[in-house]
Amino acid sequence: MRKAKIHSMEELSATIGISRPTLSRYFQNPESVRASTARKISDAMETLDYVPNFFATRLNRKATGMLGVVIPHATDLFFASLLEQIEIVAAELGYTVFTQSSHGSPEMESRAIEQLLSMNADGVLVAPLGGQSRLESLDRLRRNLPMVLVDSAIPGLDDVDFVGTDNHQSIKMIGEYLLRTGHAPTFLGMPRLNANAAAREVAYIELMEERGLEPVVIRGQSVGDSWHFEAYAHDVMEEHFAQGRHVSGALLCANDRLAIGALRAATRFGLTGENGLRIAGHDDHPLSRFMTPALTTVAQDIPAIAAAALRLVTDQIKGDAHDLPPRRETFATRLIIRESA
Amino acid sequence: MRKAKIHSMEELSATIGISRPTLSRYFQNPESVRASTARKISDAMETLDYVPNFFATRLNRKATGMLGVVIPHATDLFFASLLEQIEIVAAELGYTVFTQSSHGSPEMESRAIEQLLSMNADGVLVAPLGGQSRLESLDRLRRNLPMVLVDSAIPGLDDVDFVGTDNHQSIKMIGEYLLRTGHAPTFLGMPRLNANAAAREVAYIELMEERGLEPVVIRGQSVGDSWHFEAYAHDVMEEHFAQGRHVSGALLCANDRLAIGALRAATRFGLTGENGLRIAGHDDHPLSRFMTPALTTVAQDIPAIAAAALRLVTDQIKGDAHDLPPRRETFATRLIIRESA
DNA sequence: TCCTCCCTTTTACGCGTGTAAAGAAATGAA
DNA sequence: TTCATTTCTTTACACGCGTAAAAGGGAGGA
Repeated sequence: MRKAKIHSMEELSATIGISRPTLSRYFQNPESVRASTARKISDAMETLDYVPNFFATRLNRKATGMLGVVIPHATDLFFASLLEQIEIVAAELGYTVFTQSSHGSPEMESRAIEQLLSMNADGVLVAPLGGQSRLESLDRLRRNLPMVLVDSAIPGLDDVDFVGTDNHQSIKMIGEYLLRTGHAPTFLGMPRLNANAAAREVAYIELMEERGLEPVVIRGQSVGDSWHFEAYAHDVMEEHFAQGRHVSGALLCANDRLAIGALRAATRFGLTGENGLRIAGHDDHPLSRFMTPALTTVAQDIPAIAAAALRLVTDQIKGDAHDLPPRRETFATRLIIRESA
Repeated sequence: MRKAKIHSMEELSATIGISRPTLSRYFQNPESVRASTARKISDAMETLDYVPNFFATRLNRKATGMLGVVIPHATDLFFASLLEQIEIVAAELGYTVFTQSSHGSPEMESRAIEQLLSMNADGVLVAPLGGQSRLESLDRLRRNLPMVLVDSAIPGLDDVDFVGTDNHQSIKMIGEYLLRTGHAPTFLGMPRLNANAAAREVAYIELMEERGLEPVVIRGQSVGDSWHFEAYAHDVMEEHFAQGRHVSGALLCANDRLAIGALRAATRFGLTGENGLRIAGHDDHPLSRFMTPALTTVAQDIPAIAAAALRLVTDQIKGDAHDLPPRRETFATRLIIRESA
């Protein structure tokens, strides 16, 4: 049962009596050799323990078959879900994806970008940290590899393809829903401002002004560069609630993780009952439907975003034309009415 | 501002007038060349756009400096948190980590393992799917690379280092807490049986029998190989509650994601008030404290697990002795009493 | 000024595989 | 059996860099 270990294709060639170039072709595509030969090889492989060296195979190819993905945080289920979709589509296209998480740190993000550059990935999908991202790193990446920004655009880096959600549409949709059902929402923004944070806040303000209403934006102390959205929202809202502010009407949160934190605070203050404070989120976090009350929110079209992102990179890869005008694809969200608002 | 692009070290050598071997040494360790030379190189690099090719650098080295990590699901916050810790520690040790998610599928898990084998990673950390994992794949990996199983052991693959949580301790601790505070818990198990699922159930049964109590285990219809624990638990419990079963006393869930689903079902049936059904989980999921009621649970020591896993692989890597007896490190959990039980 | 020591350059080979070109062998049909 | 065609083998070079050995150069001390 213990198979003999073979370390190189050369060695394999010697032991099974088939020339190395033929083996090379076989491993790239078994059908590129005669059926009888392919059989002979695969039979021999049953007895032997050999895998072509990944590095060596990519070294002398025009394309490495690798796709880099950078996300800000692996522990945010939105990005984890996005990554999952990307990996699935990429696998179908035959790409090996190399994922790097920035862990919320600009240094790590830059390191990740260096990694992908040095690996000569065929293309890169970047969900950037946002405002804290180092522009030079991203710009360098853009100049050297096919690249697509996902989820959040970067002000100042405009000539890059972008795929994300139409924040204007989504905020307007849920905002109008809240208005329609009786309340002008207050807005709870994200602690750190990436492009989405800004865009959603702007969309909210525009909606309110359009209706001749006074926009009210809650912005708490940004505790360091914390990605602990739930805790942030909880603490911010707890302070407000304790002072009797924002205890009724509707609260529109920039994302579900904030909403979950806010919901918790509201519940503790007994604010979420019938005719109580209404809370809405954004993103349709996987756990939102399990909250009490279940969270009303808007769902981003993650599969569509992932598919589009891959379509755009592969276009760049095939076209090899870096001088195309930058494309921008945004997707509409779906309103999900549950109990919280 | 647009830097000239250099494609190889050879080319770099020609343009800045420093020999390639010296450059090679510089990039591996800038202090291995004379200070004046290092300065000369780094000055030149300011103007040029060059990164050593990752594949080429690893090709002719004894160690690749890569660590492979396989997790069952990137969208499970427990594994995402574990991965985060692993990446942080690995980065400190100078390893480049290559993460692959199995997406809950044995085929993907095997593919991931093939990838890591072909990349000749220095070592691999595997959080296996569990019962569905292909033993041949894992066994092949074990024979060829330093490897450590994390989180869940694999029956039939005993001669491998393992790092995880002491399920016996954790279940006993939270079970005794429930008993001490007045209720003999019913147990809600995971739908798919990996080693943890089995171990926790066994621990529960042992605890109950120890006390002379009748163990009651709820096991629902395993809907395919669903990793949607919350939905599974919700549906299973909803059916029970609708029939008036398990509506009081205490429910001990095999993990927090199940508990979240159960909690939701219980709340909808109005079971979670004062003197109502008590629900406890396992793992201290990041959102557990934000549930209503906040979830009582036990916290796994994720940083300790990550650190231990890396210690064990690096030991194997350094020692290069595959014939050490397998080591097994389990960590105790911490009881976290909140509102739900 | 000369010599020693240290760092650098030169030269060369190796890592494991891709790939091209030319000749040899095997296949299939007539 | 013969020929045309496909497929394989042989040979060679390439990818980008690690690394060893020998020779060259510069700085510092006497």
